[in-house]
Amino acid sequence: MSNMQQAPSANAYRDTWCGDLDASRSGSAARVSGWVHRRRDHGGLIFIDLRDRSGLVQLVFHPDTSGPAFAAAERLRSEHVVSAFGDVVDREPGNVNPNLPTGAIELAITQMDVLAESETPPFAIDEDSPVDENTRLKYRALDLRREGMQQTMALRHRIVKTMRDVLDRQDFLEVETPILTRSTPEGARDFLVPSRLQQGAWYALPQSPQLFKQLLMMGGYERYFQIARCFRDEDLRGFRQPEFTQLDIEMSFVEEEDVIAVMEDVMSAVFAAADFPVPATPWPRMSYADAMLKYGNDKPDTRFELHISDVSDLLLGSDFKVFESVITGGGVVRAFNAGPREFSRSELEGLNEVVRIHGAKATAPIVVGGDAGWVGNLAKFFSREQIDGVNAALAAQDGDLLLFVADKEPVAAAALSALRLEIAERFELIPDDVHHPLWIVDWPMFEPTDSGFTAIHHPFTAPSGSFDDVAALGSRAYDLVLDGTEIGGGSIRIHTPEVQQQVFDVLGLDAAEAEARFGFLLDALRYGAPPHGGIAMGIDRIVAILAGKESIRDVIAFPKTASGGDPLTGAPAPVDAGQLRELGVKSIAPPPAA
RNA sequence: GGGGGCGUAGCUCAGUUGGUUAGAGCGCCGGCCUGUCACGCCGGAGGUCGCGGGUUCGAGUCCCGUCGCUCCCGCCA
Repeated sequence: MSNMQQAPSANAYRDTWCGDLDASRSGSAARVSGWVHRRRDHGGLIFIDLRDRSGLVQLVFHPDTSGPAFAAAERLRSEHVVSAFGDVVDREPGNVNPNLPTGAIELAITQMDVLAESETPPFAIDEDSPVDENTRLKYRALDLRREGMQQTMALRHRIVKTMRDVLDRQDFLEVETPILTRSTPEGARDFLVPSRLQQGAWYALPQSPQLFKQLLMMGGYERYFQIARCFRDEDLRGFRQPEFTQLDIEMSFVEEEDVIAVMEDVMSAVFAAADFPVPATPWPRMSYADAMLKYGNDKPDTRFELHISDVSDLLLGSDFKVFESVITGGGVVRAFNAGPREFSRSELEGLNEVVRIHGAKATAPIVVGGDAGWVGNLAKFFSREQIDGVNAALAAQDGDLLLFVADKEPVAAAALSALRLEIAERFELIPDDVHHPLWIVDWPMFEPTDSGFTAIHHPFTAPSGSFDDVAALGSRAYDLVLDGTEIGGGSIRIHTPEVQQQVFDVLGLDAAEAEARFGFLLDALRYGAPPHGGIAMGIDRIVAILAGKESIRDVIAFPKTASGGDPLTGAPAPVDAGQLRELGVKSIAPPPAA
């Protein structure tokens, strides 16, 4: 009945959880401890809702039977901590509270100890009133008392425990890897820690245990996992914190299918642990190219349709100069069918704002229908064949709104991706009671940059295909997407030094440089590395999605704000000059104002 | 680094075109109350309108700056 699986062992403070009391206990005595949730003082009769992690129970204080506890109860206030003893009694039928799990009984108190008093809390410990997040973080100990937070943290515990249990049953070993490690300045910015014993040298906090888990494979551990804290010194978002937790996995003598199968086992158990229906396995897969074309991004939300189509070829040779110049200039025209939507002029202008954020100039809205096939003044620029062709490609019916973006391919994709989400949110097309896992596969290995190439996943991902055409090289990577959020990513890794050096070469890392930076990995590769691969899952994101939270701050007990600060402790904060001296570190920035 | 939103009582918010003494609900404090369960009734206290500067006879309101929170772009191998 309560949140607890078993009764507490009786001691001086309690012999039962508040939430465990019910009619089966009536006639017996009970001792409970907890916080004063609410006080209802009727003068001659006082009710206290007492709260512990299991729930609430009503204490009743009667002037004739409660003794000195009655006077003490008059002085109780919200969040005082008490231990109370009394008789479990059935409530009169008219006094039963059907909204409270313990509402059939109450505890008639005969003795009470006030263990601690509370100042008036800055906000109510209930779910009824929203409270500014900064205030919640500043008084996190109070915020964590709220039922919703306790449920979320309990869900997080169940999810992590489920992950451990499933992997344990499949012979995975949990191994810890260093938090103080070496900076490998590719990818995200590192958090750095100065060394006192070797002044001028620095540790870095790990962005992930990537290289260590590969070394564990080379160490013969076969199947490794870790609930790993990772650190990235980049700007924050609702789903990004500077420190976050991954389920990190690596396996030897495996291919893509093996890792994916293990992860579907783990995540299926996670869905079940969170009381959601388990999506039937195997889970759908989509190529990176398909995702970018049909959804405009690499993490499609497939809970709703609105597929994007490339209509460049269909519209080539029209009199509409905007489209024509984009197509002949190497760009694309893409569109999706938003369905029968009515938009005012200002609402359509709002859609332009959405695409401008992503660098597109505008979206061209076209309504299907009329003699020409399209309503409005754009129709005259296109042939009947072009209009019919596009209508067919987009499965357009009379009255449907088609949204077009013409631009360079990455811009058009990003703009339409944002438009698609905007339409879905505005017209509430996203079902919130289903979860859609989706594997993204067939990734490219490299991405061209101004000065060469960069690895799309990381430089230890195994390539697929030939190095003869580096730009076209694929990688053996896979991402897991849930409801439009990337929740995990992994790959089969490089397990020979030759291939590893080939990749380093493409990235512009010559042998000497590679040796200096990743010598420890190359060494291990030279002494017999098994084919291996793995995956890392974002636990904060998984919990947030399954808990229905907009931000991972709501599923982390002590998170940071968007500027990387912690309103609770005041971190980050200046340190003593003496501490800096010991470290051989000189600050060039003035300390922040207090 | 860039763009948007927000900042008024402990909490959540209102505050008109710049105009008298800045309001509400909840909470808090005091009083009354023996069946409430978001108890009720009566009374009361509580404000650096984030901070600094400016415009003005007059600023919560307009302008500039700044700080904090937040969403987004960039960034996040």
